[in-house]
Amino acid sequence: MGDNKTATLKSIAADLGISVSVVSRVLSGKARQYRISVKTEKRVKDEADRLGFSPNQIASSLRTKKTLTIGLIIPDISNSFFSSVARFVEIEARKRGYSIILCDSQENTQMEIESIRLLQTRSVDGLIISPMGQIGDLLKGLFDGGLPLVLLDRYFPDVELPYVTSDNVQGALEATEYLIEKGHQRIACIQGRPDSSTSMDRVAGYRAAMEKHGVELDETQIVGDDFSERNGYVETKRLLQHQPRPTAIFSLGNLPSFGAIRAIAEEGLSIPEDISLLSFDDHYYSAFLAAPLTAIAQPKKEIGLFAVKLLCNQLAGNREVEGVSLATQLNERSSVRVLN
Amino acid sequence: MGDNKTATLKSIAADLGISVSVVSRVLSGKARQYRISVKTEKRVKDEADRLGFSPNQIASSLRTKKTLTIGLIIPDISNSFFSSVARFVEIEARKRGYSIILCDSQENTQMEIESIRLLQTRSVDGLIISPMGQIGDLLKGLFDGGLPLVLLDRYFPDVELPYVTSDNVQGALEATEYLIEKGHQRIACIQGRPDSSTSMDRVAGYRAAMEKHGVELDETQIVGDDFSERNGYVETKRLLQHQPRPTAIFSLGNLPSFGAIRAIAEEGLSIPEDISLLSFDDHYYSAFLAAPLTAIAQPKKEIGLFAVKLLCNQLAGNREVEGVSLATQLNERSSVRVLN
DNA sequence: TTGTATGCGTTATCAG
DNA sequence: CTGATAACGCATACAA
Repeated sequence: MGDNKTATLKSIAADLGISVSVVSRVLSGKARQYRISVKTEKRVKDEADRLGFSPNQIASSLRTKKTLTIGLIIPDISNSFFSSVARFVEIEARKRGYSIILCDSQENTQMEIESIRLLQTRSVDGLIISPMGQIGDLLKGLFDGGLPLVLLDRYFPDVELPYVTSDNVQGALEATEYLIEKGHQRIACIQGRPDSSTSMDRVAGYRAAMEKHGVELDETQIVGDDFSERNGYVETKRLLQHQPRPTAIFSLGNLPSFGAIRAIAEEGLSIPEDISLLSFDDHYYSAFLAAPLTAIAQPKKEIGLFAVKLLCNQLAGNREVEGVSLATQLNERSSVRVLN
Repeated sequence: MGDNKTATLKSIAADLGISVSVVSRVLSGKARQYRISVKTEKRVKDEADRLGFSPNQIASSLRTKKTLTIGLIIPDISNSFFSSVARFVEIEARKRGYSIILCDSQENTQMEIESIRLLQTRSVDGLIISPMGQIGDLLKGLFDGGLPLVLLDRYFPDVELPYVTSDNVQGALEATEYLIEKGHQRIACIQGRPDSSTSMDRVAGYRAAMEKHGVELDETQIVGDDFSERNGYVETKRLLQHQPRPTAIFSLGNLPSFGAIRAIAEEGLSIPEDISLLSFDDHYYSAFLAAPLTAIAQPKKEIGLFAVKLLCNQLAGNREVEGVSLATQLNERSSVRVLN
């Protein structure tokens, strides 16, 4: 109902016996600017309404070279951290007139690169990407070539590109200090991909806290290589087999934390009686777990909003490279035991 | 590096001193069809590679009226059910050559309608939508107007439109039967939006099981009106205040289940000792909760894949309306107590 | 205040 | 086997 053959500027112009340019001007809100007569303006608008006219964004894009579209590349959209961030990215982007083309890179560098190509083919105006692989140079090339871009969650220490992340160093430092204050000394750390800034910075925070408080750091207690549940499980199993056991585990991602919980349960141990656990990245449901999980919460909403904001700055012509780290928050629950 | 001015068919044609048509044919894989000489074909391809040519999808879309784009409208992408489904939608769509434009309708009918308009403006080839509001007629109009469409998770009983959901009736029936088998008779049911097929069908399954087993159904035990955590919380509180209490609660969504857990804990009661809980919609972390949650798992992956499949059927010209309900699975854990 | 003409990059028709 | 040429729907420089 409404559009039989889909109205176009041309068809409206024909109906009204006027030129396309006038119709175009009115319907793209430039009536004032071109001093179109109020009467014509009204005629055009009425006719457009009557036909349920909706401008063809494709045609407009071809002409203006702007698609009002942002590419969003995420390693795993079903991961609650990313889906929350993505939500706010979408909401904020739409508020600013942009649509999101979503690509799930499936934690796979190849897919990631293909996604970038795909989005280029689709002429996105800008790109927000949470990179998995070592594609800093590729991205830098695109950025320098004029593609507005912002990294999400991860960045490349040796490549200057706009990014927005949690303050991973500070967050991990606070987490570790918290454990130390509770009397823990043998604190194991299950890291994620060692080549990701996310993991590196969190480990750095962990190290900094240990050093700051003069706690001896046993390098064999920094384990793992991946943000998966499996990694958390395997490494926790291993940690539990060596005596003396750590009294606390600091797990650097929500998935590894689950792996740790599973492993600890399987060994017949309890949190926090037998071993304490603290997780980087908090969840809605952390509070409901068998051992309500003390965790570092990331500012997902702010991360999403900021990513869009930084991108829009670039879209507006501002080419200065800006990186942002947003403050985390320690949510204390009861997975950490107070020693002595 | 690579593309200075971005190569086009025209520029390649000029470089090679041949016509755009030939270049177009070669680069869109129609060399054979048009019997282009192998030599020219090679020249064109080499030049395209050299310039890092990538076809302008926008221009192509304008000409062909196909954008190779699917609109995906979701009430809340940060909800784990939807983010999982969305993931598989994206993966499957991409496999078939389509990109996803994501809209989060924020559980808001107005936003939902705006999203539809927006996606039309963007000329998506088809639409996958999990509708919140009563927009069956609107969607039916679009569908009849030729827009390929599939409903996700919810459908409209009185409007014939393709859809894919879990088998909510059967799933709820099994869940309720499970509770009955465990000796429960006073089983409360916390529903979602009463105007959603999702909630209605689950309630229908609940009723069917009660009737089938001759268990008296107290209508005051069917409560709630929303899939939110808050609703689960409020209604559980209320349920717990009236004596005799239900011995079990069947919560029809993952968020209400959390609300129920919170309310039960607040009342100083335990699951399943004091009251049993069974949730429709399962989670990765259900197993780790204080009371590992017995739940009906939905086939998220299959739902996503099927939605894309149904849409692509339509895209391929098949206009028959097909609805699909996919089997759920009861994951038994330990939130349901065996009575006597 | 309005109209004309051109082009964005492709595809497709029609003619060699 | 190849090449003109028109058209998709819109935006805009230039005229009037």
